[in-house]
Amino acid sequence: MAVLEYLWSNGEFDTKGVHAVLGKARGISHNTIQSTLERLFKKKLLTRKKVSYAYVYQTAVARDELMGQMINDVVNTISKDNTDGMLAAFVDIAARTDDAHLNKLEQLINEYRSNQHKKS
Amino acid sequence: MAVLEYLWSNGEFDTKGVHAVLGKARGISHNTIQSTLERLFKKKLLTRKKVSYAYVYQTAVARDELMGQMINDVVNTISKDNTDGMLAAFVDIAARTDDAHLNKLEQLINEYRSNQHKKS
DNA sequence: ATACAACACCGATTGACAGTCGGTTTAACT
DNA sequence: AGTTAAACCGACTGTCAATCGGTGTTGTAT
Repeated sequence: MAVLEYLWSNGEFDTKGVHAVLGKARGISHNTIQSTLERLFKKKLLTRKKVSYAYVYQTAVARDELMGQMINDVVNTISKDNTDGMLAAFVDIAARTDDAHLNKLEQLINEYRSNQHKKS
Repeated sequence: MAVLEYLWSNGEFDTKGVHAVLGKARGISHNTIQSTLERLFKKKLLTRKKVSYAYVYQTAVARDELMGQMINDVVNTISKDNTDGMLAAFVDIAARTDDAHLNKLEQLINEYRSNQHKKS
């Protein structure tokens, strides 16, 4: 998460660049950062390109996109084929933090519809 | 998940009762079911009471509640205080399976508001 | 009172996976 | 050709779910 966070906020970096900030901050070896980057790459969460002979990494999914995937996973493991419950839970969760969120949610629904309209 | 699913759908049961259905179905020992129940209990996902000298287990959180917790965890680990992204993900997920879900979602929002109104 | 059956409880093992690192190979620059 | 920076591979630890066996405990029937 720290690595992703960093790349989301600061754009693309190579191992050395990430290590210089995150690694040193927590006293971690260069290799550790490197294998973390590689594993995130294997998971398709990062993209990379060779620049000279070092890889430069970049996020492959936006923060919100990843959040969407993860929420989707949760929904699938816990209430697959119970979409009504899922929707109800969404409303609950939205309302729990702040009732104004319901308005926001409604607004997003409408925005989504408009975009669909434009697309077709 | 199978255990939780079963208890959510069928109410309270003791180890034997759960094993009779889930355990036998997948050829699993009584002990396996028992330690699963116990672990879920330790995680506060189940409640239990002694009936005669066996425990009878019961879900401690509703399905939707658990989903809420888990989604909340996701949101917190990935971008605490970015509820907007969360709401957007909700809309995406709802719409992904079936566009009619957006209507349903809107309807649920309104129902929720009515209930709030009655409560106060 | 004792033996048996049903149960809880306590490890133990396996398989994943994240975090961490060291060692080895590869490739560039001087 | 040698030095250095990087990738790559394998390994270890800690955690956690899934699974099981063994042992102790407690009603109950004899």
